[in-house]
Amino acid sequence: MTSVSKMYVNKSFPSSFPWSVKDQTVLQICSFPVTSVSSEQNLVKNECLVFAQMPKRISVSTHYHETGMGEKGDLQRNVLDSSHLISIGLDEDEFVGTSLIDMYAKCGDMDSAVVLFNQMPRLDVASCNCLISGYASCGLFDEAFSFFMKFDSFGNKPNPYTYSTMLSICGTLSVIEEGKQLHAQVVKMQHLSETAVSNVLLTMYSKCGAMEEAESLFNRLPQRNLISWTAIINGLYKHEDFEKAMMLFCLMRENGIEPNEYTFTIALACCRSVKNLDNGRLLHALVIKRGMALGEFVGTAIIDMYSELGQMDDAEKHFKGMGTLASKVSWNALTKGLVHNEKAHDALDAFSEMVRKDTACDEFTFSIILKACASLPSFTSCQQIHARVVKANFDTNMHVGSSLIEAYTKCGSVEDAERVFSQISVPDVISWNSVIKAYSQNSNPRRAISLFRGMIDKGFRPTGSTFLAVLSAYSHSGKIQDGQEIFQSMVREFGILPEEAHYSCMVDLLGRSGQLEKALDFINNLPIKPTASIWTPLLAACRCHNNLQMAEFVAKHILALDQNAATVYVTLSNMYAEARQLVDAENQRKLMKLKEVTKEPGCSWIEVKNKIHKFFSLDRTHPESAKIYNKLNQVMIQIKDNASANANPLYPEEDSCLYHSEKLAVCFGLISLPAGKPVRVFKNLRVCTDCHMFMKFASMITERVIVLSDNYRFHHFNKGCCSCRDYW
DNA sequence: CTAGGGTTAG
Repeated sequence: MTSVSKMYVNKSFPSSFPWSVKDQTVLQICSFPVTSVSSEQNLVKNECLVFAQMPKRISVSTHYHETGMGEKGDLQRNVLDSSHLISIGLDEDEFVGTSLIDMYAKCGDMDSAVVLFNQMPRLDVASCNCLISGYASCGLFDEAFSFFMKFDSFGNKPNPYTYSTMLSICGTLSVIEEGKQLHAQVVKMQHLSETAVSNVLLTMYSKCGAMEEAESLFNRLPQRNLISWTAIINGLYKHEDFEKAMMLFCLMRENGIEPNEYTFTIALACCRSVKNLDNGRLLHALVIKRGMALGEFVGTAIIDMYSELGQMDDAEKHFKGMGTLASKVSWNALTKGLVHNEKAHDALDAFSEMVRKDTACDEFTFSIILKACASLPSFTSCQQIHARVVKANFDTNMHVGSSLIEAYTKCGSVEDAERVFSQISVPDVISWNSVIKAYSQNSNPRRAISLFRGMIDKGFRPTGSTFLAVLSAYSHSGKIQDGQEIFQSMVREFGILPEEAHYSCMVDLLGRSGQLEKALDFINNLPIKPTASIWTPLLAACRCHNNLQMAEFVAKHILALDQNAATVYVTLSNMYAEARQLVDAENQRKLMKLKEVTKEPGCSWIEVKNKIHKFFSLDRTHPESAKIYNKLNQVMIQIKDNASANANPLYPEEDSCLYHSEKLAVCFGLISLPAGKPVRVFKNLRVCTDCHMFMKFASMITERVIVLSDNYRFHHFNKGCCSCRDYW
């Protein structure tokens, strides 16, 4: 019960509580005069009543009133004092007693509920049902089952209410065998005509993944109401059968059943999932007409629908329209939309606004906002949010934990990532994947592999993503044999079907180590048609190992699949230039212009300078952006002045700055890496000793952590392998 | 007095 006390003090509700009370209502209830609070015990009991549902409160008080023990104006005060109820013997009233049992059960105090239950002079079905549903809402499912088994011993037969609760438990636990047995009993007892029972049967089957059963039951039902339709539509939605769900939604309306908020919420989610903006707008219009558009659930579903379909303006407009009706879920949906639509800074702003407005943050909030930190990436924001996470006791949550790991990984801080991992109370596969990826992407493939072993030892079943991280680790550590073995075992031992990304990882593994022919063989023998992203690592390998002939061959394949593959033109042009085939090199450049291929960002002197400027003026999270900008500017000028030795053989005049701006672009990549875009500069990065030193220097003056991305070859600091030779 | 359907995350 102390938890209820705490809850009361903090005025916030744990989401696990089985009913929802709006904050205003709570405040309203809490403001009732509580005069008889003397002992801790009373306080706790009073809280129980405060937190009980309104209707029940009224019904208890009504009984109280009807016995003539209180004046109408005094009702609230009386009802707040349950010990008083007991002292006047009302707890022996069958109905009041049952209400009290139910109240304690719903408050999570099963001990008190059981005590009261045992004190009841006469036990009817309802009291038993209250106890069962109490067990269910407290997650004590075994207790609920064993109580159900000895139902007879209390002289009662299970009624439709009992079956509803039991079936609901089966759905939650996803135990279909027990569910089917109960179904049989329900049929035998002729309770199927109770729509509440048949509805929970529908839900049970769909939660157990048995959609055929659910659908055929639905078709056979003698009576269907709105809830039956909603249950089946939701089942289809949850099983990603969106088209059918929408079809039933329409059918329902044709059958003259008017959807309510629940149904509209699911329908909107369906439109989002099938990316049908027209239907989404149609539904939006329908809910406006019915005055439901600003409701908590429907409103949030609308925000989510628009933001998922890239209509952030509509989403934000709707969010503003919701005003104070926006719940934390609405905030989360909006923030998620901003992050997904590459507006990470706006997302951070929204988050600050949310905090400023005192909206409670939950684990979803943190998960989402950490994604924004990761996409910038901004180490300072990361740390700030992390502090809030710890303060709000979410650092043990696996979702938040994994998000933190991802964010720290993007900021290059593996140490922080692993520290976060050790804090997660119950890590799951995805948490493991994240921490393995952290090491595999940040230059410690050995640690990644040992973590992978640890994960298997602990009995976790690796997923496709796990193998992606592990394969990449093997590729970077040059362990071809091990990599090939793990790829085999992924298929044979773990039965995971390799996807495109796995194949390109394998090509990278072989090609990177110089086994170009083997890599080509591998591609030619794939069970699927090779895609551009499977060919591309081979091109990078050709560049690295100076095989112009194969590069030309690979380039053809890539261009046939993706005409706009800028990397093909750039790589070929550079390779030709080095082979002193200047005409060919120039042709590649012309081709690129002709096809209007968008050049990769971060290339020329001006571009880099502008980008750095833009980044630092945007990154409001960095306390010393101006100072750093100036320092960087000085370095750039210095380099420009000293850089005549390494001219581009193709364009000796534009040369030195281009050459060194490439280095700066590299640095810039690790200084800022704005969402999605200049990461390319950084991808396929091969770093020579010079550049490595430069990167260290840049990271020092900017006081930022070095981010080593995907293809960073930390152990190959030979000049010949470096990206700084690519003159874009 | 007791039962049935909804939105957001790694």
